[in-house]
Amino acid sequence: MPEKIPRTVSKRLVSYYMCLEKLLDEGVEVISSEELARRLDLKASQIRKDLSYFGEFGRRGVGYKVEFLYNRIGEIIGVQKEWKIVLVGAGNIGRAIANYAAMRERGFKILAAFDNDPQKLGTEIAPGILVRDVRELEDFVRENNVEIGIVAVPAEAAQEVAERLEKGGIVGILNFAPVKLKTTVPVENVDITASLRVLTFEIVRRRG
Amino acid sequence: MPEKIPRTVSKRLVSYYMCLEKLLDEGVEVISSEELARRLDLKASQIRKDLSYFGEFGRRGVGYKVEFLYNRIGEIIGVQKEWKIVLVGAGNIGRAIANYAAMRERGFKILAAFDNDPQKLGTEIAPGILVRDVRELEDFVRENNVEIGIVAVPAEAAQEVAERLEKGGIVGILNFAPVKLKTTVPVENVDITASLRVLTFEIVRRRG
DNA sequence: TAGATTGTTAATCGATTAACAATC
DNA sequence: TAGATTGTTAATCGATTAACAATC
Repeated sequence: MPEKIPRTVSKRLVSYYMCLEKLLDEGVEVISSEELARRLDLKASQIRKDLSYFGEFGRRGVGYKVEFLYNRIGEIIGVQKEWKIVLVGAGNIGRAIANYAAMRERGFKILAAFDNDPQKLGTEIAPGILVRDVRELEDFVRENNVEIGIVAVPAEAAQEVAERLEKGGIVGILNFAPVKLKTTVPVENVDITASLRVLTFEIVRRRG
Repeated sequence: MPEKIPRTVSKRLVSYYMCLEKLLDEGVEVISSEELARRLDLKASQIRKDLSYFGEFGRRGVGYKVEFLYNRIGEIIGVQKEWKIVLVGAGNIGRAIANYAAMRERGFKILAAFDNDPQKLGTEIAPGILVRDVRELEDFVRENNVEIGIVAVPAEAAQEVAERLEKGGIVGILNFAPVKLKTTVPVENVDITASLRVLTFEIVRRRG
């Protein structure tokens, strides 16, 4: 794998993977970069360039075998294994994530949820997902070799949670709190309010 | 306002706005591009360049008055007014969004929720937010001058919902379904599974 | 073989950054 | 005035796209 892959390429690679998943589902067996580009609203040459970072996956004059490309990209982006996850924050967003079936189906397994609200401790936030005391977080992560932490706590608490996760040995964080976390591990941010603001900005701009 | 603003600039402008909100809260009155850059992990010259698309907001030798800049950026990105919203999909994600206080506090007002599950019709998904029949969606949007639709339905249903919203006269969509919507209005996507995949890709890459 | 489509190079385009004159 | 920091230009960097030889 090449040293540096532009973040834009990472994101597109994931979108290729998801599109191929759909194509596989539709029973499509072979696809050209042109057709894939049409589906994803990209340029065919961009797809071919992106893929060329990682190898040669197609056949000239023919295209790409959907299943083959799907599996290769899956290997590249690290899809093969089950990822062990803890969820921190058993509020509305936490509950929604815990009950999100699509995640489990794709190998993202939430082992436990954590919160500091005594009322919630011991309850099930989703089938099979118990709410534990956030004070146990670090130990739980370490003992269970948890890899990913999902941060769904209020902004004020997020940095501290991230630090506990890191101490426990987590290797990546998905962050729903509207703060920039300072960590050594990679963080992906999902910020609904920010997305809404980007949307409304686009709306007012189009209005002129 | 300039014709074309790169999407990267839009997103940063929103992040400036949110950072200034925090600074205002902290009681900071004046800030330099250097200090702002430090907080947002950017280059100071990038912030100054971004702002220069829209005007001159600072004072040489001094910096930016936080409140003034906050208000100016607010005007630019369209923060002043209340945005009328409908939520389509009263499942886990829909419920989480409906109960997300931070949205209401920032002028994003959800007028109603829509679903096709007869069991849910007439119930309150959140205080004051009633679940209506999705068949009423188009009329409701038109009659109430709803501006934004939040799509929180399964992937298969998302495109049809988007079309109904457009017919009703919506001007922007926030989409949680993992599909690329074909619309004439702007769409912002929030895709949790995709974010997780980008994260795990980054993790496997760092592992070497 | 003729037609199609890849993989890759080189050209283009756009975004970031450094540098500095303007000026508070 | 001296020091600080903006606004803006020009240089750099990186990403996208077109073009085409390779080849199925």
